[in-house]
Amino acid sequence: MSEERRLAVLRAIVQDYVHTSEPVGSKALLERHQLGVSAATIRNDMSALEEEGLIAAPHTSAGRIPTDAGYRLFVDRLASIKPLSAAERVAIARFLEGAVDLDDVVDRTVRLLASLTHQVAVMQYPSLTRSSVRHIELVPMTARRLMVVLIVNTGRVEQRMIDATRDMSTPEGQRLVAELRQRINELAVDRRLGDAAAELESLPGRFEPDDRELVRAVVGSLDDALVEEREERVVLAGTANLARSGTDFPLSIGPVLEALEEHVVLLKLLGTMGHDEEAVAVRIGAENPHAGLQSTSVVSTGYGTGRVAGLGVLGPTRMDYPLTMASVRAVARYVSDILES
Amino acid sequence: MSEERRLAVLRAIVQDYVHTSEPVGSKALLERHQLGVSAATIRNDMSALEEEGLIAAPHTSAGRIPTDAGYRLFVDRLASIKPLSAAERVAIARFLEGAVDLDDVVDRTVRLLASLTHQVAVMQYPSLTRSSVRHIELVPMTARRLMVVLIVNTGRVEQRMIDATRDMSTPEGQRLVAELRQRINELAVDRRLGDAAAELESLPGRFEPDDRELVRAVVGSLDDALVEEREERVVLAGTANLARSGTDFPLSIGPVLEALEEHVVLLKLLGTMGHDEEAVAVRIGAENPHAGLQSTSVVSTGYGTGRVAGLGVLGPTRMDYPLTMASVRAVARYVSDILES
DNA sequence: CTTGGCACTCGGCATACCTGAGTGCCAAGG
DNA sequence: CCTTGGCACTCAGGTATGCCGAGTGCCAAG
Repeated sequence: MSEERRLAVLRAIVQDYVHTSEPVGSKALLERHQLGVSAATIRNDMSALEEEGLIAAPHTSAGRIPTDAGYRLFVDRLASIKPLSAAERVAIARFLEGAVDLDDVVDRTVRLLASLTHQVAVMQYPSLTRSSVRHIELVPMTARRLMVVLIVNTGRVEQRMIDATRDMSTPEGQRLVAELRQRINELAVDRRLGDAAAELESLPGRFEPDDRELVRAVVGSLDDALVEEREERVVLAGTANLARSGTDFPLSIGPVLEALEEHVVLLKLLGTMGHDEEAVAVRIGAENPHAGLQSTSVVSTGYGTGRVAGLGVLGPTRMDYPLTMASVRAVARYVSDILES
Repeated sequence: MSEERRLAVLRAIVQDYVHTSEPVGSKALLERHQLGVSAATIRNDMSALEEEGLIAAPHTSAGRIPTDAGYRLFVDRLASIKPLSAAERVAIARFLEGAVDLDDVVDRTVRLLASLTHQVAVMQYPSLTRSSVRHIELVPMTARRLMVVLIVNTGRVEQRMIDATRDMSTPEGQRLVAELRQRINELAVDRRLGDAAAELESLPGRFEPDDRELVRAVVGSLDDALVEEREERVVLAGTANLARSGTDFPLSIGPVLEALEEHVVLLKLLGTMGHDEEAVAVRIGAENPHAGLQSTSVVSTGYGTGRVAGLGVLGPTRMDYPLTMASVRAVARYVSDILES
């Protein structure tokens, strides 16, 4: 009973099951794969695999389906990421190059990934831990309302509205705003988001007591925006694909949809996948921390400079891992290219 | 066979069916409602209602369920929008007031509406047809890349990156950018989006031939942003609620999810609901233009100044219309208040 | 270790049957 | 003319039953 053949059997089971979504029996394997042994032998191997917890039978007289551990082993040792065809790659590049701004890049990316994999695509906005302040603009909206706009070097923009304690339509008011704008930019531009917040701390002290309240309000809202900006956002597409893969979810897709709506959950998910290297990370079924996602798998990778932001795909554990991994990797590469250009 | 009683029967059927989600028969009506007549009489009335196409029987020996037309009549003539309780209204106000910026207002609103109605909430970003340019900022990112930022008086911000044909790190380059910034703002600030775009047309001609290409690029991207900004965006929440109301969708929730993902569809939907007045508009089942939404109803209303943007709820035709309408109306009012303050 | 043979299991399908909710209709009563 | 009780009829859905076949496990021989 060679170890090698047993793994070949596991591979065959995974492939068949992914393909047909029905438990696969020894006979079916015999027909669809050239294993060179008889059904009885395969049965023995399957017994052993079941013993090891890699496959399981839904009930006595049925074929076997892979367990989470089975998929895990498949992904780690048996699957090769099949590269996409040239045509597919061209199509990806074409589609992503049409984007007009960052939002559009993100939007197109998730849609693309969803349609490539027929699953739910998830993408974090480019991470900003190492991003810096590009410019800060103060725009008086009315005499007593001021908009603070923070522009980050990655192209993201955050805005806040504040109620001013001073009338800014007067000449002194305008002068104050102008000075504040200049000072703020001197202190913050080109600094990392966290550092900028620290620098701004001292600012109110350098203004006349009468002006300090306004300055404090502005600095406060900037602080807020800087923090918000560090909290990443997430975008998704392809939720309809969940409905398509109907029977794949034991109970209902409800919990999954719920989890998807909690962007915090998704951020945490992507954040803990650990894709520091260039590799594609996979989390299978119960490996997943979130309760609602126990019967789903996540395939993700980092992208962008330093790969600090993540992007990936979420679907039933019964998914075509090689294909999904290839798609995720390819899309991540193209997006990285585009963002860095 | 009084017309009046027949409508009372219809009302009772709708209420019961919404409540139990099971076809309702004459006997059940007799028990749960004080109609003052016997089952046989109710049966006669139900016959008549079926004749009129207001209710239908899923099969011979089952009770009746309302048809789209039945719901329509119910909504138009039989339902009174029951106002929310004081406690509910306080909760709504509290929750919405915690918002820090426009994005947050929108986000909170949809979530709130989804959880109030247990359905899918949809909200258009405040419409900008009558909004105007507040400020335009040009930010050099590198020597040859310039970011154009458009700030609209509603608080929305749109940004575009352009590749400059001239080096902007030189003194002349900086001067050019500064002049361009000033000129653009002179022309565009306080104008409506459409008008601003028109004004900017003439700008390239007023610069030196050498500078025109850059000016044209900037104006072009602004044009783009102005148009984009007029195209509204849409945000939704509560898709998981679709899964909960399982049997309510004849086939699957797939098509519905698909439609929800096509934001263009949703915009069109909200756009064609015609909520000019302060009323709540309802579209029931097949009244709906989009194929994937034939078994859903949409309850929406306008909000904000002039009620040009819409917000609403989407769910199975079997929904609690009075409650939903009340929630939509109440939330719209609070959001309007907040946005106008 | 492999293989063919064989007994065994059990989910799923088809069939049959029964029950009860619900209807439609009718004839009698107000 | 409307209302009402009575009654026959229909039919979806649940339960009981039996059969079939895919699939397994085990064993003895190669």
